Amino acid sequence: MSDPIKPVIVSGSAPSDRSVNAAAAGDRARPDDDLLRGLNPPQREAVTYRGPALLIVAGAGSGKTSVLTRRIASLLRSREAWPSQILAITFTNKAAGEMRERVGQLVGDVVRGMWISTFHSACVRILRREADQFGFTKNFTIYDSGDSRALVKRLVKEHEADAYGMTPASVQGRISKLKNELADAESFARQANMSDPAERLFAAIFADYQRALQRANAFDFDDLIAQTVYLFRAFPAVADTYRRRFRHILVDEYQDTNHAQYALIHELTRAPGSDAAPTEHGGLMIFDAPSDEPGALLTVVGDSDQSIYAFRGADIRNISEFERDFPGAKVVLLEQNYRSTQNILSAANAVISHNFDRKDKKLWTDVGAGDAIIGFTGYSQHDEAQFVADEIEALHRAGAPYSEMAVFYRTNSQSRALEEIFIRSAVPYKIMGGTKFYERAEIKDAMAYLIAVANPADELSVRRILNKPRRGIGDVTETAIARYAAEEGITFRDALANASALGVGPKIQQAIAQLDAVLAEASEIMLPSSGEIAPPTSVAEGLTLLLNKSGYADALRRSKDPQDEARVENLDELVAVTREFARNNPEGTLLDFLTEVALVSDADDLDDASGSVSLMTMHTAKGLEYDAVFVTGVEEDLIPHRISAGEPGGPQEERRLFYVAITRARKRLHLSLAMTRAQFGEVSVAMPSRFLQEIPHELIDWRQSPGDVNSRGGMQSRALNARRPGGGFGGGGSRYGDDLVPLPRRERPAGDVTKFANRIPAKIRDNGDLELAAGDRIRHDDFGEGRVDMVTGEGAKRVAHVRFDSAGAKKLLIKVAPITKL
DNA sequence: GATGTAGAGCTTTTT
DNA sequence: GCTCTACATC
Repeated sequence: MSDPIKPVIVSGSAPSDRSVNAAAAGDRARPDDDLLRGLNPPQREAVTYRGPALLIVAGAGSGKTSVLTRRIASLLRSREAWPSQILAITFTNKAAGEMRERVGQLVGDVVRGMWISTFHSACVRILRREADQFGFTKNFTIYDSGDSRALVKRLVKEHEADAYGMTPASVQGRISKLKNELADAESFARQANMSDPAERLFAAIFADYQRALQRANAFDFDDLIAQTVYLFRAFPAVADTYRRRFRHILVDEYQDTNHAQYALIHELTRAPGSDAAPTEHGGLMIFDAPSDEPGALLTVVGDSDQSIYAFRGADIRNISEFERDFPGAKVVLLEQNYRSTQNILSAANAVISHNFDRKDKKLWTDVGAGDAIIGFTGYSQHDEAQFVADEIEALHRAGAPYSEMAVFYRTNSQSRALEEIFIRSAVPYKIMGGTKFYERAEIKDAMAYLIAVANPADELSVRRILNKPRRGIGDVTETAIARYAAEEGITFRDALANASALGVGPKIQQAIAQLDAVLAEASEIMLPSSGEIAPPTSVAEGLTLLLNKSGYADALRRSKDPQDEARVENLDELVAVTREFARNNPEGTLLDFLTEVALVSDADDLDDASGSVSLMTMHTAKGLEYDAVFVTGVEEDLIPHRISAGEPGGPQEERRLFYVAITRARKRLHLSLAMTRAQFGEVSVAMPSRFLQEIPHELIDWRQSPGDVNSRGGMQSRALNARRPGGGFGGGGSRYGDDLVPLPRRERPAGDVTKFANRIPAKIRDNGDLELAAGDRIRHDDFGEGRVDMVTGEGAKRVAHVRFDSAGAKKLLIKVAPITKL
């Protein structure tokens, strides 16, 4: 990993000014007692300390959100700050929403005046306001990673860069890294080794990419931050307005900030007017921007043990060198954990202590040891999933709500096996951030229609909808339009208005004219040319009009492809989202809607009230907590992930990731793995993760240890060919079965295990309207015969509660379970 | 220009 | 095992 350039800390921050102000502020600070109630001494200090810079080192579960929200409330109550002077930055929209709500509970309605948002949302707000200053307009589009990948892909192809082994993904990743370090195409070209043709090619692609964004009036995710920094540096007067405005800046998850974000914070905390000082005129000060105003007061919260985003440019040094960056900064350490039991914390401490090069920090609690950590080794990923499902059901029967349980995995692909078993076992679940709603093709199409209206310069979006639905506009016509636009010096979008000049057939001319008319009509609804303000419902109206009059909706409805039915439903859902948006944002414009969609990930809108078990990656889990946590796939090559092995600091980051995962658990922690795992269509043997060995064994109660599964000499390969039907495999079948009998505390009967490995059909079956009633006997492919105790639920969600003769009680979704009535 | 089929490549994590 | 792409065919 390349070393990001460490920024020069601006001396203009006038530390003396700051401390004067801090002392004054300290005298005034007398927060109400209720804000400090229930806090331990370090937490109190973190709320009440006043000074230019404060670092709160907050271990997992140490109540940092509580501290942060009370600190904000205390600033307001003591009249040290107006709401509008506060900028609080979090990493995810969900965290921002949560903080807004909790601050609101403390201070009431004035919370509306504060900026509590993610880095990206804050930057969008600034950029929309200032866009005209530097060659953009305020209706710019935000490209998500899919959009920018599409663009990169086209450029890689145009430049034939694949000949040098460049893939769209690698180019995209490299551009993103450079932007996170505030390098642009020019600065890259200056320092690159241009005698290397591959480097020259990359520089050209980078430059083209940036030009394409500019032409499309668009920013990618990384630009949102980097361009804001450039804006501040290029226009000190603009920067000063924000420096004057924000007097208190608070940053959560500081360990995950990258260089660009770090620079942004530094720009914002400089004293207003300080840019003017070091001009070539030396001492000539600009007096309408006096620098006696100090820079904003900075509070950062973080935990270097939870830094898990180095792979995308997060620089751990931002937090580890905070004291050097801000001389005189105060550091407060929060080590008491209010979330987990001591057993869980001991395991977490043991694991993380294997990372050298960290400040020693030990979480502790006074709630007691709690339950042992439960370990389980499955024969296959499905076996493991079945354990998780069974355990969840057992906990649920014992009174634990589903919403208080979560299952974590390292890679998204691991969710499939869990899902399959959960569906069959009728465990209600919800996947966080899996296949995202807004990444579905039909949703992207619909969004492209909206973007084509909002930002006609965005060629990518216009091209996307050109032939969706099919209008007979292919490559040839598309190129003709592009050529015409270039000749006339107009945009691709405007070229559509002149279909007859393109030299294409009459039928196609008509199709183009029709598309142009629909876009124009929708534009009139959502962005009236008369200048009046469109009502918030106009987005829903405009979207409906676009989908109907373009023929898009009709094409799907007419289609015979069964998937298209679901697509129509998804589009209805999108229209519902626009209505919901109108309700929540009475002043919301089309632009506001597009911004929200671009920046809000699916993980953000999770509501825990839904009564489902949450499934997510370990990364998504950060910042969340659950009573019961299942960490699955605790295997070598998965956690730590194989790819991380080659990267400097990789294995350590993986350890922190594992640490984050286990510290999410309040009461119960389950660690599970599988001996074999199918990936790529191939089954391979998995090894227990090294992190398991780092946990003292007395903390883990193994229901089935790796040794139990592995010690029957050479048996693992048997599990691989477990597909054989009922013992017809020489002596192996019965021997295998015999061996299984003495397994401790396993409900599953002998022989059953052999059937489990990878026997799950890829397609979900459909039993149609199979009628079951209490008393019926059924046969299940895996669990054998059993009797139905009762049936609950309705329609497709009817659930049979079955008592199996040998496998015990199970709940099965009747529609999809592999069962037959006897 | 649309549609169907074979083959390659893929899987780290996300605002 | 699945999805996207390229290519062939209509």
